[in-house]
Amino acid sequence: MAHDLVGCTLLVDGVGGIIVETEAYAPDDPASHSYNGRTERNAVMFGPPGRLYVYRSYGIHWCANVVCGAEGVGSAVLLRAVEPTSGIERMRARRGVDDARLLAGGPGRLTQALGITDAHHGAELRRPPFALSIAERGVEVVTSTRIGISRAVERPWRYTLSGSTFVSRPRPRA
DNA sequence: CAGTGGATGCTCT
DNA sequence: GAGCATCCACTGT
Repeated sequence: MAHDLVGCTLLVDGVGGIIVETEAYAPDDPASHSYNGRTERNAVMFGPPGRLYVYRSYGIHWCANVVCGAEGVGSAVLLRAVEPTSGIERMRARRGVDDARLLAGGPGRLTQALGITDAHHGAELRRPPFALSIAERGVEVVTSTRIGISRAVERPWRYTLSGSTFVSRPRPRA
């Protein structure tokens, strides 16, 4: 799912663009919020797929995941970067910056640019205000290690659109 | 560029 | 009470 979401277009109330970076988080994955089982915070991860799991990061930002896998499994895909294509001025206003690469490059920036908050926690992506459209065929995806985690750092579960300058960090850190 | 540290809230031990 | 799936401003090259 993390691989296949790269190249898809995600809009929230008409604002968004092409998903260029994702990360996978699995049930047997020490870096995953679901690793230690179901809690109040992560319950949505264990629910039906296609919903949004939103959590607060470092006390400041919102991060958004697409719940995937069968109900009860507890896996999700973190949305890490979007290449802006629609509602760019709206994103600039929300973010307070001009540079398109800084509008939604990074999980915290992405939610701010698209207006995703805990109000969307548990929301179904197939219903308004969300619109998720399938990627064109032939999308080239690059795999690397995940960013900003301290456990299971070696798992190559970061997926980026090949050659994109809109990813949160152009080069994976060694 | 690369590296550092502060802001900040909440979850889980 | 530790530890974050982060971002920004600031420093020094």
